[in-house]
Amino acid sequence: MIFCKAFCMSDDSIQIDHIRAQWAKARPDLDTAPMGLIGRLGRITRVLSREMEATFARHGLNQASFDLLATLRRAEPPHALTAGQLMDNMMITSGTVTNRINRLEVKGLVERRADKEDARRAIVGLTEAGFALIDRVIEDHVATQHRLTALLTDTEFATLDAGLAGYLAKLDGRESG
Amino acid sequence: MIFCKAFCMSDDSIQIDHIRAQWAKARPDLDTAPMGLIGRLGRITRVLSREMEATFARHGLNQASFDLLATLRRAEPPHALTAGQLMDNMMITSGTVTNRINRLEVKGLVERRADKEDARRAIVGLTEAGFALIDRVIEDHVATQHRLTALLTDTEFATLDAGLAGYLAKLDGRESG
DNA sequence: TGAATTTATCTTGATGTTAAGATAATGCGA
DNA sequence: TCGCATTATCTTAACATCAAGATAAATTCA
Repeated sequence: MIFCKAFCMSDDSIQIDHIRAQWAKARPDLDTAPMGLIGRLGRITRVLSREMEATFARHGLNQASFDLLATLRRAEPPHALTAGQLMDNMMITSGTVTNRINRLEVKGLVERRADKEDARRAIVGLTEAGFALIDRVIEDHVATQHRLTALLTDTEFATLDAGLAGYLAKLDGRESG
Repeated sequence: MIFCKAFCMSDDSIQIDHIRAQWAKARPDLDTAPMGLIGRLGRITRVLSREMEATFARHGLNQASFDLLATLRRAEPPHALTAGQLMDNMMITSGTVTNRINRLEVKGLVERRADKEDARRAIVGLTEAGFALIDRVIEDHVATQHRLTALLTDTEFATLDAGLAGYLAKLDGRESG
C-alpha cells in the first residue's frame, strides 16, 4: 500500500478527539480545547481543498494556477494586473508570482505585456484561451463548492458562516485595529 | 518591496467579501455564497498556521517536523511507531514520511530501530533530545493556540466549535457512512 | 521448497513555496 | 544632470509534497 487513508479520509483516519485523548494521557497538564477547534478548522480545510483540487485537475490546473487565472478574470477589464498586484491579491511572495506566471505563460493561458509607463513592470493578462478556460473552470468550481456546502442546512450554514466571519474579523483586526 | 500583505494580513489585504463583489460584477450568473464560507475557512486556517509556524520556528522546527515529533510523543510508551503508522496518523504519503524521518534523524531528534519481527520495518522512536524538545514545544504550542482562540468569547468558541464538528462529521461520513 | 503475490519502505522526478539577494528601471534631491 | 534610494521583478537555494515506481522482506500456496 502506498497511500490510502489520506485519500479516503474515512472513519478510521485519526480523529481530532482521539488526538486530544492521547494528549490527555501523555500530558494531562495541558488544556487542549483550542486544539480541538483549530484542528477541526485545518481538517475541514484540507478535505475541501482536496475536492477542489480535483475540480481544477479536471481542467489541467491546480490551486495555484486557478488562483492566478481567477484573480485576473475577476479584475476589471481588460482583466490584466502587474506582478505586484497579483502578489497583493493572492498574498504570496514575489518569487511565487513569477513562478506561477511562467507556468501559465508556457501553457499559453496568460501573457506578459510591456508597460509603457514603467519598464520594470510587465502587465500580465489572460490570453483568449486563458479567458475561455477560466470561465469554464469557475463554473465547475462554484458547483463543487455548492456540493460541499450543501451538506449543511441553511441554518447551519448561516451560523457557521457568521461564526467564521466574526473570528476572521477579530484575527485580522488585532495589530492594525 | 519583497513581501508585505501576506505577513501583515492587515485590513487592506483582499477581503473575501471583496472577492465576491468582484465576481458579482464579472460573472453575475454565479452564486458565490459557498465561496464566502469556504474562503473564510481557508483564510482563518492560513492566519493560524502562520502563527503556529512561528512558534515551531522558535524551537528550530516547522509544521512538518513538529507533527512527526508530536505524533510520536503522544503515542503509547515507548513513544515509537513504524513508518506506516506515522503515514496513517499524519495522513501523508510514504515518501513524505521517509523525508520527515530523515530530517529529524540528522538532527538527532528521532532514531530508526530495527524491528526484530519484520525486517522490512524500522521502528521510529524519539531520542532523549527529541523527547525533551517536543515536551517543551508542545507547551509553547498550546499557549499559542490559547492566545489565538482567546479572541473568542466562551459562547462564540462553543458555537463555532460545534458548527465545525458538525460539518466535519458530515464531510467525513459521506461515502463510507 | 520455491515461485508468485503482498507488504513496507525508500527513491526519483516534478511541482510549489519561501527567504534572501540580484538585477534593472524609476524618481527624488542636490 | 548626477548619484542614490526606492521600487518591481526575477533568480537562487533550500525545503516540502506527491505520484509512480524500485527495492527488499514476508507470506501464500502449489
